[in-house]
Amino acid sequence: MSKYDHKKIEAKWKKNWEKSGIYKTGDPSFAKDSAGKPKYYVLDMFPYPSGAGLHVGHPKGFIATDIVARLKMMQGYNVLHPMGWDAFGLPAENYALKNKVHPADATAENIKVFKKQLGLLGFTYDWSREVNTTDPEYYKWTQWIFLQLFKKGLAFESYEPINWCPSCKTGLANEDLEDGKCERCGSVVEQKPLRQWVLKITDYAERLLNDIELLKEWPEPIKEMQRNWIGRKEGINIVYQIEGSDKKVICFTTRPDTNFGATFVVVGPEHSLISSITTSEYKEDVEKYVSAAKNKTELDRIAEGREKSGVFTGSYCINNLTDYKMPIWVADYVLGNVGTGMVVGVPGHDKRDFEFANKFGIEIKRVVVAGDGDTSPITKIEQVQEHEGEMINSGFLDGLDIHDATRKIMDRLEEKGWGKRVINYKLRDWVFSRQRYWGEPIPLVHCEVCKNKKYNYIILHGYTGTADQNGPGRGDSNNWRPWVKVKLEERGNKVFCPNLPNTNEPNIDEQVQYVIDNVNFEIDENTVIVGHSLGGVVIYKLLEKLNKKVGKVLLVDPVVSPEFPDKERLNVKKSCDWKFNFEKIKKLSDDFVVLGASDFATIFEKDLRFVADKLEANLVLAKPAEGHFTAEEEPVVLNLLNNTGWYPVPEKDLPLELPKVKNYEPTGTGESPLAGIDKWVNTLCPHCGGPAKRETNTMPQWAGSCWYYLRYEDPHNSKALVDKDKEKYWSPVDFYVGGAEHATRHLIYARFWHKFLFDIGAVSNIEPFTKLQSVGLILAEDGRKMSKRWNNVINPDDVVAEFGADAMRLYEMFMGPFDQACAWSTKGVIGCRRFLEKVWVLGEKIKDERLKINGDNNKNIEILLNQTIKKVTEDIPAMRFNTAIAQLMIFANEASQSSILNLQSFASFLQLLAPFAPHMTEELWANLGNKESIFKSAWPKFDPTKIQHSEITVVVQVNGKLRDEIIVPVDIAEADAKARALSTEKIKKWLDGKEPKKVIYVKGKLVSIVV
RNA sequence: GCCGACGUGGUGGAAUUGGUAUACACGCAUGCCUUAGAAGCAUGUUCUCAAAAGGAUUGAGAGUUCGAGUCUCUCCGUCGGCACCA
Repeated sequence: MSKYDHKKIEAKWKKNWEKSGIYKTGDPSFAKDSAGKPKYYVLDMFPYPSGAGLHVGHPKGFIATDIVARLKMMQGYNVLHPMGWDAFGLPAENYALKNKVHPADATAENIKVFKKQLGLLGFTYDWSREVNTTDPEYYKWTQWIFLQLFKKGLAFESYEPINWCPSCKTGLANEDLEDGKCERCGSVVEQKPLRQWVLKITDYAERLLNDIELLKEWPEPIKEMQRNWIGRKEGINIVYQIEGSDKKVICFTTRPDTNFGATFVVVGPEHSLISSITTSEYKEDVEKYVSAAKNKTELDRIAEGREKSGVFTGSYCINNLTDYKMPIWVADYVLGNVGTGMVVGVPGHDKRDFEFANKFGIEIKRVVVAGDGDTSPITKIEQVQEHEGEMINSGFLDGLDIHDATRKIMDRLEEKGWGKRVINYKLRDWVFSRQRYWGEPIPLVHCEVCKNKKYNYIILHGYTGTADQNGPGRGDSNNWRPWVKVKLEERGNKVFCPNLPNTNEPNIDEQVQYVIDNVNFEIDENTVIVGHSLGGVVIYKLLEKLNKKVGKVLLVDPVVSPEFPDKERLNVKKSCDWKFNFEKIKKLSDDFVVLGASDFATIFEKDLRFVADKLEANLVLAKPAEGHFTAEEEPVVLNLLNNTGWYPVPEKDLPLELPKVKNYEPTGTGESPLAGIDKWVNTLCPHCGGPAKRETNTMPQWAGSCWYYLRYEDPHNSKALVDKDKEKYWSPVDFYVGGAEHATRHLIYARFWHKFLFDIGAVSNIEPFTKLQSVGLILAEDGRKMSKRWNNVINPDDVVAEFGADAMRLYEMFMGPFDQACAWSTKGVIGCRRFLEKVWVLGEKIKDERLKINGDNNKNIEILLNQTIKKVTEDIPAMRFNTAIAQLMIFANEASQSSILNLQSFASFLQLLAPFAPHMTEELWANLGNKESIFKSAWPKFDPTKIQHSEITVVVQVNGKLRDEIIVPVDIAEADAKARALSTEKIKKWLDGKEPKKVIYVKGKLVSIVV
């Protein structure tokens, strides 16, 4: 009898699998054996190849996906199970700096180590599909996606103060913080004004939130974390006029119901309004307070706790509901980036406001009475009622429940023009630049000449409607046009912004002629034409008629056909013949942009797509400040006209490679180290061809991981980030396994990019990951996190060497519930090793006479096998590996003690164990005489008629306590079961001659007797 | 403060829709084997009472039920997330 030699067996089968290529994934288009098979895409969160190598915690998720992949293979699926490297970013760069190696070399070395370590565990990865985020052929497409975002106005330059880590010397996103500290190095972050690129993830906030509903197979806690992170709040912006001034204070609140109790207003110290409302008497105090607040770090604020501070500005504003004169204060408990940066103080019903008012002697009013009926004045913080009650002292709200009151007062405030309902999010836009070396270069070029070039603008309005159709005083000529005109003129541009004739009953030809007759400059390639709504039609006709090339055309929610989703517009229908020569128009500018309202409330989506398609325009969908872009200020419109001087690197020049340089130390100046490489920075403007400079910031670590799962589907495509047919076949990812710590970063970012890619037609689903599973941490044997610092790290290489990869795989799955944290136990590994040896011995006994008998199984074994097939088949996809393994152990224990074991039963058992312990089962499978891999065999099926014994034990309870057991046939009738239960000696004793009041029979389980 | 998850032997943990609590594994104990140790095998192992019979037991307490680890309420504790978020 030979011994179980894991080293020999594992080496043999690794080599064998590699040679036969059984884990190569077939693509549907060219792989013969994958045709007709259903696909299954199972994915791990790809690792960050750090310098420390893998510890035993890392592979836990990988083992799980490998087990699922092997099960699915055996169940006849075409399985995609890839692996790759997320290798850009701070950790690699900091490691490189510390060890004085180039990050590119360090990364390559780390990947080599990781790959070797993973190789030991016998995974089914198809390494021909390996991706690496630092490979130019990969990040070419990361850059490409960035450029698409840029072209849609979703990537913009900002100078807002952001989180700055003084030790890592880079700006950080909100998601990169932990308790106000840099998540990487633990330094306290500062707020630093910095030029940076920002992605407008907030444009997707609503969809990211709503579509969580679609994620039926995601863990509830992860979804809840995402909901909280997005933080949607419905409320109202209430406008208060400042006394003796034309300035206003606008306060966001979710609790307007308490507004009769508002007695003051607080402005955050960052707010630009402060200087203009502070009276001379208080100027000095306010300035002192503001500058002190600006110098406070996050840590200072935490240290101060809830102790309130603040200064009075000298100004008052009027609460329209009560005519109360509310003093306006400045205080740092109001945050500049939340809501409107100003808060209306209701000290009776908000604890923070109470503390503030109490400290500074501001009046405290009670407007809500809670269940206790107490209507006395509020003098203590414990009396502050925040979340329930009924209105008092609140005029027309009196007697209402707070929720009804909220609705009623919102209606009233809007009706009176004193407020406007708004939705606010906690989610901030994604700060996307890092002032560091080791990241994807942002593929943009800045041209001062182009930036400073002046243009002549024509801004055309649409149909203003009649009083009965659009309401009095509301019309498209009354929108953002004057605001945009002023902004453009401030920059030295000429602007022609006419009120077109007959706007109620427009005639397009007449309006076109009006423009031609009245424009006070030459229309040429230096002209930018903007048209809103029906103004779009004026542009089509104007260009057709002029037949001259212009610089740029921006169509803002343009009319394309006389049909509208909301209502009929007869006068619009009559305004022209609706025949446009788009072929001709297309040639009259190289730069068409269609800006559409993403709710498609006024212009059909199909119309927008049609015109964008015809004109080869860049279609930008955005949420207007007011429906159909009719607000006085529409920043999106201005952004699209704003000439920032930034131009995308032409797609043919991608990838824009990161130059390999000797010196890549962060500068700490707010510039990236790339800024010092003149040869790289100086380039030509893609727009005018003159000298220009490259963007030198790089992308954050999370960029490459936003879309890597798509690249696995088609890893070597040089024409697109993924081939459409392959994407359609493989996407979405069926099963995604990774750590819960990614809930509010990678998983939000990836969902954001995926939705964007869907919008531009690059992918076919709106969500990337169908089913998500989080992995629980493996702690060290001492119960702490594994860390060099504690010297408690366990290296998988050692475990594999001593006990074998199969034992390690088995143990990690047996430790406990998969998503739960659990401490490592070497004793536990030994237990799993013993189990494998037991199976090995069974395999060896095959040579023994009794096992060669191909006759009937022992009946118990037969039933146990069927139960085991059922349990393992159900438990693996549900990630209940621990109970699946327990069941396999039960079977092995029973089989070891049985005198008869059918050969076929043992083979089935090996198949069930194979996903967990692939090497050993493959060896034993071959020993049985099989020529093909066990993973090419079909997964066993159980016989439902054979999972139950013919006789079962039914327990008998008297008054809920277990008193006896009876053995009965499985199909015993209820009356018989009851009769048998009542007639046993023990039960008779417990009944003591009394008549049972009630007898309950639960089929196959128990008889419960009530006395 | 708010939101979420969880609390079962000496340990990791099992337990369909409420239906035999403690499966499986570790550890421990005793025995076999061995010069000895290790490994292996066998038996036992929730607690309590010397044993049997019995009783108690799923963080604590109450409730619903013939029956609660599982459902409801209150409290305590642990972990995770968010946080002067208006």
